[in-house]
Amino acid sequence: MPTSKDVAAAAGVSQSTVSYVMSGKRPISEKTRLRVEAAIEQLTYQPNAGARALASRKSQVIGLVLPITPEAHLGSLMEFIAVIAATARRHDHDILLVTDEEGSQGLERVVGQQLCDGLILMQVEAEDERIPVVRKLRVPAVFIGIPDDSAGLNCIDADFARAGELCVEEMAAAAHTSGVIIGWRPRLVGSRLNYVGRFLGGADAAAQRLGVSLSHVPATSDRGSIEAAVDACIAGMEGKPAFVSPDMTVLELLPRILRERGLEPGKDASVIGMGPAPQALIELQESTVLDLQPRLVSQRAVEILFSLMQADNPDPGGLLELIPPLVTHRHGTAEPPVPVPQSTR
Amino acid sequence: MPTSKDVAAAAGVSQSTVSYVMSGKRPISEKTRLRVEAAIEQLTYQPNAGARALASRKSQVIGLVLPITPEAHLGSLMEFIAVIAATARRHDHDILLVTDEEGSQGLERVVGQQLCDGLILMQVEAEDERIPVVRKLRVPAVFIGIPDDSAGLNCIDADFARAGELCVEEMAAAAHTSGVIIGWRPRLVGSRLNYVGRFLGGADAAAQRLGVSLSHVPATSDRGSIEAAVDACIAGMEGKPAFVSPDMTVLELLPRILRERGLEPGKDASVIGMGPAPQALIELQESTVLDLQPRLVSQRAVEILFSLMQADNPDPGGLLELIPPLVTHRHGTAEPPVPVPQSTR
DNA sequence: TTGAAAGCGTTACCAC
DNA sequence: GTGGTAACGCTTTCAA
Repeated sequence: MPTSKDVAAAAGVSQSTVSYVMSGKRPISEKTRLRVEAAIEQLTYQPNAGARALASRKSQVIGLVLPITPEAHLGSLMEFIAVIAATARRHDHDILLVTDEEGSQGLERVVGQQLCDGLILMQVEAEDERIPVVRKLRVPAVFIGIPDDSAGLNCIDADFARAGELCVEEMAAAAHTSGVIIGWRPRLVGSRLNYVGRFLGGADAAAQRLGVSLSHVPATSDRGSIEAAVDACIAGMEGKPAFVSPDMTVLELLPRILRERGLEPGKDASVIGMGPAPQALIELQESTVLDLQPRLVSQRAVEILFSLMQADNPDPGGLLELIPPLVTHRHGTAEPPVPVPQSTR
Repeated sequence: MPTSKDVAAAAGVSQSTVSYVMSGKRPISEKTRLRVEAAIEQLTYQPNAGARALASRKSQVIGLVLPITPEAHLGSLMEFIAVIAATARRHDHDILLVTDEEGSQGLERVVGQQLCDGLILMQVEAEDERIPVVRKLRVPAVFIGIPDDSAGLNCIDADFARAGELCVEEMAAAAHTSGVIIGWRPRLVGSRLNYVGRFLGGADAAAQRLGVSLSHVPATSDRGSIEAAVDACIAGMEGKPAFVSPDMTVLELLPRILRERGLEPGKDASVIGMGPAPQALIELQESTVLDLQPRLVSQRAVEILFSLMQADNPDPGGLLELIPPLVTHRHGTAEPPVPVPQSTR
């Protein structure tokens, strides 16, 4: 493997000149720049990442912290990861995977070893054990998800309150006067993931405003529990039932569960919900679906992280950004997308 | 951040002793070892990854190369990634994500910059453009998927031929005398992913052996195309139809498509197939499903890579390993798992 | 506009 | 058993 020394020799310049040609951190005469670039090309030189990190104290790597919990919707996770990786590359950074297999020790490790310059944490919970760790580490970090105590942290997420509202609005627009919100998983009920609460809040407010009645029926992620919840709803409702869910897993199962009970979704019952995986939308044609815009959320997460990393400011105040969902697919109609991000605080 | 120099000072030893205590590469007296370990603990010392990589010429990182093609089943991909990351950590290595956004240039980059010591490539195609690149780079690499020309490469995959056989055997056991294999996507038809061909080969052989008739109907990943294929099958078949597919996307859609046509899967029609995402199995209760054992495949991939990296042998012959699938879920019965990996060549 | 040289924090060889 | 020290390949200050 050629080194910058080799390049310097080949171009007849000093090693520092090679470095400056690559970084552009100081003016170089056209003439020598061309010579150096030619040598680089010729030798197919690539700087050694370790040496560069050592000297510059920057690894050009960002750590992506994933919770591999059984209740995660893997397809959605992957969606985020892909966008994050692509965006990072566009900023000339790479992604190091940090699974929470090692728990928050993994965080201390990757930061302690200076393997990465910043962190993105996914699926952040209401009271996330990773939060005190990150606070202590004083490393640039962005949280995807809104913890209960987000003071001083940089958080971004889909706006679930707005999503709840939108779902109920869709419900009302489809002439339902009552509906049921169904489905989140057992470990989430204890407000572990507070997006559920945010969703309910928005939905309830809209229900009150629009004069529709709304009930909540919890379910776990296994099929039996969802079936039981559906049966309870059907029994207790009058008219065409409407099912609303903020949970991708529930949404994926709902249509077939309804069909098994002789209800044709979209005709005998409405299914309204939202999920972060656009790919899954093709499977939910009978439903009205909001796009949680995972691409936007993850892209912004990366961009916020970069602004933090550049500022190099130890404590930049904290930021809370909510991305409004989009009605992407409305059962039985052509879909009119209406983008517009927004941020607060 | 404390350095090994600080540790040395605190423990009253030389820096090299600290290094040797950490690596265990030379005998250290009990006494000094304890002192050094105490100092490490005390200062919460962690070695700097960049410096370590520079000096040892090993980054302790493995590059995971993902194809983010639209036709990938993201949930399955994620499944693999999680296992690979966990296994790598168990060997004291980290995972760097290499999306093929940059194409095979990304490979040249991560290897050239010496960001990683080895590569795992996922979703390897029959004629994969990454193969000549990896060959040239002469870096330890494991392919998940079997390319047409696998000579000298280290490949591992699920045994799709066996899977095809098993599916047909399941079909015959359910008293079908004819069935149809349905669904792979347009870009895959051109033998891009040859697992389809392997699956068909196995299925055909079994069909011949068991005296059942079998036809192939291609479909794309969009719902309309699968529906058309199903309709064609229903029209042309006599008796209870059996649908077999090696494609997770198709399997997920099949049950509801059948129901829309008044066929209750498992009763009026059989759905038999296999997919790499165990999570999805809960959604496929009406089907007979083989587990492609993504956990086993990815675990072995990592282990093979480590043996290559240790050998440090530039050209270790090549290896082809096929993991037999497992009948995990048989419609309407309790499932008797029958494990046993195997390898060839 | 360019070069020389001092680090950056490890590892590993050579002495003792 | 242990310590000194020369790499490792880059960045960046200081001089010119």
